Amino acid sequence: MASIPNASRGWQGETRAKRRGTGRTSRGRQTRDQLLDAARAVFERDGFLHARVADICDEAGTSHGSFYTYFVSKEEIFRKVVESVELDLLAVNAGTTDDPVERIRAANEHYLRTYAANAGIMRVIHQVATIDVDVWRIRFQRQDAFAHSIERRIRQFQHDHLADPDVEPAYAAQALGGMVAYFAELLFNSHDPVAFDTDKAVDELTRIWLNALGIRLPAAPAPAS
Amino acid sequence: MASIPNASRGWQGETRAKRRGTGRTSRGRQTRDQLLDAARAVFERDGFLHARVADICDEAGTSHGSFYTYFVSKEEIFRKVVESVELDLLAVNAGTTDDPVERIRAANEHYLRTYAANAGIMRVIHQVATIDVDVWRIRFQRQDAFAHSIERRIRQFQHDHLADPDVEPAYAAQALGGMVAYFAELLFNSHDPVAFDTDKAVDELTRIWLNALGIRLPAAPAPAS
Amino acid sequence: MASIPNASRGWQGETRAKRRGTGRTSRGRQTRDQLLDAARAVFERDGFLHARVADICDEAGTSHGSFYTYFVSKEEIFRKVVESVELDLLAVNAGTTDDPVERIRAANEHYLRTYAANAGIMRVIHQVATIDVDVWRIRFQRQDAFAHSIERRIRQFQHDHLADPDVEPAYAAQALGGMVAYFAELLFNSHDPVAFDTDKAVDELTRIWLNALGIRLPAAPAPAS
Amino acid sequence: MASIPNASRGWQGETRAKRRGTGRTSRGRQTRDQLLDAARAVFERDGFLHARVADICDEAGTSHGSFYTYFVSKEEIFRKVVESVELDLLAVNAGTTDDPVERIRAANEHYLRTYAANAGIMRVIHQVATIDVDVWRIRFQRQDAFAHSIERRIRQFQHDHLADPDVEPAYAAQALGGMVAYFAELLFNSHDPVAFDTDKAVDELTRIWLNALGIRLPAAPAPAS
DNA sequence: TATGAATGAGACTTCATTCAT
DNA sequence: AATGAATGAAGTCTCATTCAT
Repeated sequence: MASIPNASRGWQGETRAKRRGTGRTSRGRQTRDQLLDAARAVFERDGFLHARVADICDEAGTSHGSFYTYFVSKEEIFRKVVESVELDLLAVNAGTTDDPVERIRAANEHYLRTYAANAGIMRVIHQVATIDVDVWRIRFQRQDAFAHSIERRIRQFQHDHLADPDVEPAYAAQALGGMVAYFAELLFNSHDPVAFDTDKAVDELTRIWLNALGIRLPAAPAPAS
Repeated sequence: MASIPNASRGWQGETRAKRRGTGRTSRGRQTRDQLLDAARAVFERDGFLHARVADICDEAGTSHGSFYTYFVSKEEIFRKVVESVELDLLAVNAGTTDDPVERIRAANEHYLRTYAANAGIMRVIHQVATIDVDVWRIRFQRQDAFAHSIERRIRQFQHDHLADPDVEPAYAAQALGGMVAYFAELLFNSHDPVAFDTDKAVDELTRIWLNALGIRLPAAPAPAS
Repeated sequence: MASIPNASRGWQGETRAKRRGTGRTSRGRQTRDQLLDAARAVFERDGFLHARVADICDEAGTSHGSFYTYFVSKEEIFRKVVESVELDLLAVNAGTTDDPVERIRAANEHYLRTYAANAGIMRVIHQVATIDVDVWRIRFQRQDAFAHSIERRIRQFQHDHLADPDVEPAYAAQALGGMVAYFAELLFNSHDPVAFDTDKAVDELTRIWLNALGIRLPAAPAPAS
Repeated sequence: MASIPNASRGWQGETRAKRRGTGRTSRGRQTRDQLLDAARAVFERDGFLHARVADICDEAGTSHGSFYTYFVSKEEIFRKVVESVELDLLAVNAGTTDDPVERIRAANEHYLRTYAANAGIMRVIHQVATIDVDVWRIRFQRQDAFAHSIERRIRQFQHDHLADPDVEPAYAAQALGGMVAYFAELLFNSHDPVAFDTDKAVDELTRIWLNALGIRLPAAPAPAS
């Protein structure tokens, strides 16, 4: 009979000007880092709502008061945690090859693998995004950036006559990007076991992607199944 | 006129039932319905976390205590609200036509329109699903049901040699279903304005869907762009 | 982590004049009796504080509202239950014999057996006596009456030169009466198992009693052990 | 300045520790002690059931929330209060004399005087013992310890041929210990005036005790009446 | 900077009792 | 007399944040 806690006070828009310790001292830096690490661990373990500032401090081995030397609020530290994560979800470092198929495949795989590696915090980000507009925006902008990079690629493909020219790049990019994002959640943030395999998911997502864009390569070998 | 405060739990019987009004009387049924309606309104307005039981009661025009005649907790009434909504997101009663393209198109449109009509509560469901496993499961099962219906259709298409036989129906169904769900959120639950049009989204999603499945119809007129 | 409920409102001194159904109808009498029976059962099961009026009604098979047709409050019905019980704890019907030893023995045995037979409600009476002065007084007066009957007997024994004339009857009566009451609780209302046997307790209490009063009978056979 | 209400229980970690201040600082220790003192005063004044945590805090001069820094609940602080009291009810340190009669007398007097000095809290302990098994057990174990010390002494008397060998030490100890406990309640926790004098009660209890055990001292002067 | 105690608003929930039918 | 829904006062407990040392 789960019931749900209130975290409270101060959210979007702390206009307090208090200078917080930035960790200029090496000791300060260390404390701050410990708090960040602890926060991530606690958030992953308990979710944002149930995470208590006190728990974070305990986990970090600092006193409760110290927390506010470095962070304005629970929300703020959460954003800091978020900013330190997920940075590379879209790191389309697929630059290893020129083969379009391989690049798509690599991007998909990268997304899923990175998501898997960060599933714990991703789940919490997902949660807070439904609560806090700032975090929502972070998430949104990342997904949007992902979509934009896809969009550029689609245009390139169309320009190269590799992709169906009827496809609207902007819509398709969002749709396909969302599809991958959705699948990642399905695979790695389900409360119930799912019958999907990550490797196969990469293959299938890539196939759909190629089909969807109408990419017909000269020698497009079906992805290894 | 001294009064005796009470002791809860302990003594001998740890757990106590609690006869919740099932609305045997028409008056009871009415109150219950008022509470459900009020709850939905308050949840949409304030979100789950900020909604207070007291607000729901005020909105329903009942006394504070009446709430607990009918519901155990805010969580429970929320689940009841959820169960009364979204019932037809998947109502793929697109049976008006036999044309596969039209059916896909109809299903997508139905999904988006229904989502749009319920965007307020959908946003909250989305929120609570990240908090309450029961609600998550409701959501998940619905999306899964959606995917299963897609899966069946894909198999049919493949059987009829209309769709790419290499596509894995189970994966594709989840992916495409998720894509639509994602797009719905993008369109109707964004905090920032988005540059997408619902009608066009239906067209584009359908096109991607058709492409993805490799559906090549004899005389498939490209959806109006 | 037992915590403790508040029952509330109205206790000693309900000065309301509302005429309550006295059960003049035979149907009314029946309902009233059902409530009394149910109340005793619920009080024994849950204790006074945790017993809910609603539970009593459920147990009795009546509606919640009906309760107040017959009783003013939870407290009142409890007193009615008390009055219907324990009446014979002191029923010193030891008149079967003239042998003083046997009479004492019989009284002790009667007390313990009667207590045992009513241990459930006795425990609750005990509880409420610490809360409600009226109930405390009922209990006190009964114990006092018990003591007074003992006192009379002691005086008789002294008058007959059977008992130590130095013993103060009033003090001894309270002490010995309290001793028996205490032992009854020990035997029958312990939360933990105790290593005492009822029969042997009767013997030993009687022996102490006799010794205490210095009763030296011509042919005083030690009580069968 | 929106705030986020929280969700309790559920999510992943059902149970949460809660670092209760153990009073590491002297300031903390002081607050804790103030709360304990205040609690005792409030419990004595209002009884357990009517005592509110808020009252205790007011009495202690602390904020409402501070209470929970030190105690989990009203029940817990009550147990702590109990543990700090009554510690010497059984302190049969009557070792000033070797005279058995005097020792018994001293023990009885000690019990009554100590009870008298703590009658207020004893009454509440008595009350809570009928509600909370833990408190019942504390009480029970103390009385049991009292009885055991009596038992040992009885065995010693029997071994020294001072006491009736037919008396069962275990039963007699409980009976006599209970007798004293009962009398203490009668004297000091009656709602109505009682016609007993403490000094005389000591005398009479001692006499009964001696008689009961059949202690016949060489030159036992009857206690002053 | 660090510490850990103090603060206090505020939501939830219970259930005896009343009331309209 | 019976029914069962409605009422609402009241008390517990949480935890983010502040503060004194």
